[in-house]
Amino acid sequence: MAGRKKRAGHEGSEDAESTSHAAVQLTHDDIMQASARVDPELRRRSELLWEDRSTPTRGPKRGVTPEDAVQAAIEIAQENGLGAVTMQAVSAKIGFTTMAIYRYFPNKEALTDAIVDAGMGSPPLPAEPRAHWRAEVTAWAHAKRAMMCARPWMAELPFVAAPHGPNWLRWLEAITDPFSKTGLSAADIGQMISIVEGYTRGASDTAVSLARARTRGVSEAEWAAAVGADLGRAIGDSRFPKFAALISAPSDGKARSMEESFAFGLQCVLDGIEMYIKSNIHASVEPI
Amino acid sequence: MAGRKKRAGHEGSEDAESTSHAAVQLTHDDIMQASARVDPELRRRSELLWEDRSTPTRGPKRGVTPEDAVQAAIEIAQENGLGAVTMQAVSAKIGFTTMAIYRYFPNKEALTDAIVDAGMGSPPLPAEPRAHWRAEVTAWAHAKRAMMCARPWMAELPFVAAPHGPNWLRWLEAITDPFSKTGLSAADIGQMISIVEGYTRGASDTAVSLARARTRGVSEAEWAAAVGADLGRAIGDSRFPKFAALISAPSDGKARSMEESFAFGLQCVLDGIEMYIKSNIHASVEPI
DNA sequence: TGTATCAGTGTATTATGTACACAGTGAGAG
DNA sequence: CTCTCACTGTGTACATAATACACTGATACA
Repeated sequence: MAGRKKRAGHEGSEDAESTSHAAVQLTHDDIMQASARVDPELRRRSELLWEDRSTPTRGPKRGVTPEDAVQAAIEIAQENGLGAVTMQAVSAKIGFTTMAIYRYFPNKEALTDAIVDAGMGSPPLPAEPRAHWRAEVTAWAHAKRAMMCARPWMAELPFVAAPHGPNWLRWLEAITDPFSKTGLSAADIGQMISIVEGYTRGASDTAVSLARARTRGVSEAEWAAAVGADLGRAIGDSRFPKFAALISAPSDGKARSMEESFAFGLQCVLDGIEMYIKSNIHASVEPI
Repeated sequence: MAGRKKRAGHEGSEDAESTSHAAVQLTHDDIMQASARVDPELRRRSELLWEDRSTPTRGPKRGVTPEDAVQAAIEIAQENGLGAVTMQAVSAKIGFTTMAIYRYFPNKEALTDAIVDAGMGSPPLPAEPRAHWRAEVTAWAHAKRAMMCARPWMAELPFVAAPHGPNWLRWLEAITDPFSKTGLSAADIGQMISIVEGYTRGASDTAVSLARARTRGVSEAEWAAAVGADLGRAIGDSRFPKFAALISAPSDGKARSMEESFAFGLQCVLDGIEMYIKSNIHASVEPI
């Protein structure tokens, strides 16, 4: 925004260009101002995430870059889970004493936000030439699932914990793109995105549980049988007859792998979306 | 563990009836044994959650019940968020000094597991006479969303954090029931449940963000405009053209409320599921 | 009636986030 | 060319929170 030369500075003194709008088409500033009213804390975290992290000219050179610190934190999370990511551990990993990390991130929350966005990486580039929206969305969902599975510590964070950083927006851009070819309205596209995201996140978390179990040496079949360990309590309990039957049912010959399950569920979800798109095709809502 | 007479008792000394099985149909013990191999820690937490919490006969009477403690913790979470639920705060709320809470729960994790299950409550009873599966699943999803929205602190926990307690199983039973009328295989039903759950959870979390903002005095329209505060950064950034267009698009006259959005998205999801059910109807998979 | 068992208390320890002041560094101002 | 001050990493200190442990007192049952 206005005077962001280096290190941020987002409020005040930039109303000039935004107040001239008729307020139907929202501008960046409209939204940023609304968001400050909505949740100032989230906004501050967002700012930190988008700040220019380039080193100032004065003073001693930094021993490492902020990206190094983020990388160190991610490695710790990768090896020992999110719980092992302490300020001391990260500082130690980059070769400093505890407090040094605060020269890179003002608090732990900022560091966590940063590793989430960095860990997410960029979505894979869509194939050229562009495929049907459905193929692209399918590819996106599989890519996101793969990303989440490769970073199991992400599942340890609450769903809505982090603000959206550049990488997260890249992922959003990547799924908005195919949907914007469908002729749906903006509101509808937003809805479809949240459906696909929700499904993908849920399925990824399940897969992460499996992966966690895997590292302790059980087969996928065993895990599938245990259905998340504690669900088995339903069996023999008269309060849960249907669910007990569900998890104790003999698997038919065509049992699916986790990957196949994901693909299958995604098909269902996209079938529903496609059905809406087709029914909507003559609805004359202006596409974005 | 073996001789746990009151306080639960799910493992040893009951192999007699289970080992006689041909191991195709899974028994409770099969699954509990598998689950111990899969994730001993989760199993221990699950045990704590299912333990009989009745007071032992010897010694002084307890000042409060474990349920009182759980209730106190839930009230704290309700008022000040999950972060305010500390062992000291809960102990103080029930009128004890810090350490007393450990007479009720061995550690904080156990307390958290307990408030999650207790906070979930029982799902509403299905209407009699039983409706079409789709109507029941729709009712279930709305009920679950309402429950999550009424307990915003639940969204502060990771998706897969807690083991499944009695109430959670009640919810699962309640959604398994309608699906088991569809003629789908057990594996398919499990898939459909996770689709509906994932969608509901995701949508609920979004709604919770809104509710949180609401308490700070912004209108739904404002929040909708801000789309989660930081997303607005996409606008004006050439890397995110489609997404920027999406969130800055003028809302057509028929803007949906959050509630309507949820219902609409659910329709899409259920359309996809229904399509599969119909295509599957002659597939001769034995229903459970 | 004695005693093992259990409830709540008080104190101490540990882990972790973070405030603050200090010493050294080096680019730019004079 | 040197002085200055923004900035870096360090060391110390403190607050919060989980939780171990030992103690006092209560009470059902042998």
